[in-house]
Amino acid sequence: MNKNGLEGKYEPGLFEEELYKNWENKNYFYAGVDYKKKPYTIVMPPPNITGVLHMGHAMDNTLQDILIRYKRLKGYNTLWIPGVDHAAIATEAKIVAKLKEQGISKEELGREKFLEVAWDWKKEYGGTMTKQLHKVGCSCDWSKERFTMDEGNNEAVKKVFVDLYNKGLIYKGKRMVNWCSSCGTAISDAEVEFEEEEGHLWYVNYYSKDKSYYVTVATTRPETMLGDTAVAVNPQDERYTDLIGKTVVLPIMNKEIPIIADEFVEMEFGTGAVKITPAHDPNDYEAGLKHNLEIIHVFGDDGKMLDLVKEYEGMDLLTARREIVKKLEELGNLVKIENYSHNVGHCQRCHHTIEPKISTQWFVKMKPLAEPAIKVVKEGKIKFVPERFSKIYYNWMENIQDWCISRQLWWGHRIPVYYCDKCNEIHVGDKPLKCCKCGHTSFTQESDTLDTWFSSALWPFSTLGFPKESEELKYFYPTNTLVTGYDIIFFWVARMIFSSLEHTGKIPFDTVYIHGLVRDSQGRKMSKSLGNGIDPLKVIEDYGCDALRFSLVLNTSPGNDLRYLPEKLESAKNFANKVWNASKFVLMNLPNDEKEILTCDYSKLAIEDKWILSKLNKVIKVMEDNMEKYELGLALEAIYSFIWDEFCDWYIEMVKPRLYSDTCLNKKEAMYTLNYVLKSSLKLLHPFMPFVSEKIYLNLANVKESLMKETWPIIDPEFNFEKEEISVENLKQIIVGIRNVRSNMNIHPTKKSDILFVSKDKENIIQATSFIQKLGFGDNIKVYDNKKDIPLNCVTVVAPNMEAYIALNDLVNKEEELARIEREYLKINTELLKLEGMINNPGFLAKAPASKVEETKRRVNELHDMVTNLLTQKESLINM
RNA sequence: GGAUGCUUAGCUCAGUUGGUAGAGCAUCGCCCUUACAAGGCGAGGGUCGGGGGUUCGAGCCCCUCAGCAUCCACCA
Repeated sequence: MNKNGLEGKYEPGLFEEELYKNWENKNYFYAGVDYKKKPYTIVMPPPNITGVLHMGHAMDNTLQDILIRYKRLKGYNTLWIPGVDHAAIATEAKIVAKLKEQGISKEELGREKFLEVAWDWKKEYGGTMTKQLHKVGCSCDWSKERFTMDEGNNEAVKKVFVDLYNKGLIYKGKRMVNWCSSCGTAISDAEVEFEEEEGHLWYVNYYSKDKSYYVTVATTRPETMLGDTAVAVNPQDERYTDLIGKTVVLPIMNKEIPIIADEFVEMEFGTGAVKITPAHDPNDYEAGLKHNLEIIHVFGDDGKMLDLVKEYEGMDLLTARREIVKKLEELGNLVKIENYSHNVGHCQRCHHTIEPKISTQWFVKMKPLAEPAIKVVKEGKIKFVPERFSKIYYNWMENIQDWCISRQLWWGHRIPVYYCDKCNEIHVGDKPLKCCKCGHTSFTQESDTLDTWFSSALWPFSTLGFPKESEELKYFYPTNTLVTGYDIIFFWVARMIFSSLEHTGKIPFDTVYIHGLVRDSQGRKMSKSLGNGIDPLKVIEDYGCDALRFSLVLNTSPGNDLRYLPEKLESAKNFANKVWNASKFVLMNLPNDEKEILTCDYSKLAIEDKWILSKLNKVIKVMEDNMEKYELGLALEAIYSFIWDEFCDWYIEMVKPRLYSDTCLNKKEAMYTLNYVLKSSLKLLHPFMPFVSEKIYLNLANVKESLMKETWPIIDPEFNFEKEEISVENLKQIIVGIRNVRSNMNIHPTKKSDILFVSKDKENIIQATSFIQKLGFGDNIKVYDNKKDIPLNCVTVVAPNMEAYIALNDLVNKEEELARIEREYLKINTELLKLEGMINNPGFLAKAPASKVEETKRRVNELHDMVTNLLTQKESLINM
């Protein structure tokens, strides 16, 4: 490889894979326990391997990778705990569907065989999927295979389950749960998504036995009426006072049910009378318990009608609804149908309608777990970034219901509970040898598995070895940062917090960094059904991983959603290209042996060198400050603008004359500075654009080791050159002014002109002659002490503490120049007037901080001089 | 019903102790200048959603109104 220069054009996709493999081979991603260094640990969200790789993964991985690379450069011993999760419900559904294609049901296959199939599938599909994650910028160590569902995590899950059970925090009971008949399992409250749906409100008359009175009930689910065991009214409702305690006949079923009074009934809604179906509605269930009503199931676990009425048996609910409405109409009970839109719950995984259903399930008592989890956030032991997300967390935690953790699935951690085959006694934990109650020796394990989030909640410590007291657990736990989208706070973040506190007595991490969601170009959530999802791998193919990462961070703020726009990728790629080309230029102009320019004579540094070195110090500071605050967008903006606007657009152009000159006395200092600034910039950029920065870095002379092994650039106090910085900024302003004038006057770049300065900053301007000539299209550069030596027919450009006169003799059009000066004058004078207003304001002088007053006064003087110069020039032009 | 966020240039968005409004893209000129046309140089474009208030000073703090978005809860 040619060590002295980058070959060819920048083309993403050609070198990323190789670099990644190199990092992996050298084991850069795994820190291991190193007591000498401070640890930094990040926990990665489970990537839901059953779906395709999506933008959410790209987002999570990018932000985590940026943080961890930054910390590595900062000298931390970093560990990234990867998430290989199982997405139990979706995985099972997928396997079942695959089996169905082959004409096999999972029951036919049997549990053991089913799990084998699932494992094979997971290894193949999930394995390839997770390995792709590095392409979206995931520099974590996938080789540590500790994180599989059944193996590594199993001991932890068992231990936790047993502990919770022994503390009385896990119980088995009959309760109203969210039932997904498509998945055939109960799901937790958090897994239900409500959507507004157009439906109907059916009004049905329930008559008394002798038809002397009736009540009209309104319902959105008429099919559940078969299981009605009462009608409820509000005790305050005068319309029904007389009827309370009487009975009506349930149509179709022809059985008498009581009219009861309960406060929960809203008089204003519908008719003020509600049918009570305790088996299939949470409120009705409560009412049923209170009033001792019978619980009658209308449909079964498969979502099909039971045999309450023979002709409806086995029907799905919607068909049954139609039939029952028809029947009610025939019987003359149906009064009217109204259109009505209401929220209907859907299964988060399969999107099937959720039916509330009474069922026996396992639950975790949440109140005792939630309290300490709220406390650690309130006390600031765990910090949400941005802070506002802690409110969402409190809101959920404070109103939390018991957590239904059992799932009627096979793919998952099987609940570690054994029932004695003889007396049905419950044994929690390992399979016992002998029943503690009756002495019997055969047992059946609970068939339910655990909610996928039950094991995910243990991630931060189970992956580090818990329940064993491993070295890693001792060193890396509690972890530091969790990065995830706000959509996952309830499912995972909250549950990790209370689980960690309960089982380890420690917080799982100290910072939860929440990011927004990536939306499509129209601001819609990316979803399968809309078909607007973007495949990050495709994006990487087109623009490169660096560009993808860049576009996910630049101009974004923590916690806010961002849009996927191809233009962003385009400009990100252009930036990578810019860095590439600038580096190519620098390498072309540096000696083959870096040792020649590793040091230089600081006293010979030119002002432009001092300027860029001083600017570099400032960028490092800005980046550090923002990285520490998780303001990645602002940090990236700083290095982006430094590289492109300062280094490429100005510094490189400024030093070109010195590099091309054979007689330049401080050429070495230019090379030193170029090399130093480029190297530092690559380090600063590396967390955000790891591939292009590494590729360039490895091409630098004398570089043998990866950027990943480098250290973050230091802020060198020797490079703080305040005065030179100001001088160069002023010169830049003059040069921009000159370009502006020339652009207005349509002067071709090949035409040069003399530039005459009037300034006290003589020494610096003389020093800068070479770049003023180049960038300002200058011929002779002269500096005068006062204006009297300046010819009249010059164009004026003003900056603080310096004014420049461009000798464009024949080209100057008096009228146009006057107009230009007027425009310039107006611009500067507007600011001047405003600032003068400030310093003439007694309130400002009295109350504003002294430094602010001082600064304003200084600026007023500068502007005043500039305005005066412009006016003088105007005068002389008029008199010309 | 409860909560949170958003409203800034044509578009997408930054703007962090309150101190002269920023970027990218788009637009309009000029330039193939030996790193880069995926570029360079220059320019135009904003009463920071409306209305009050606090302050010497408000895009930023407070109140209020409007529109949009999201989350939680309820909905017979």
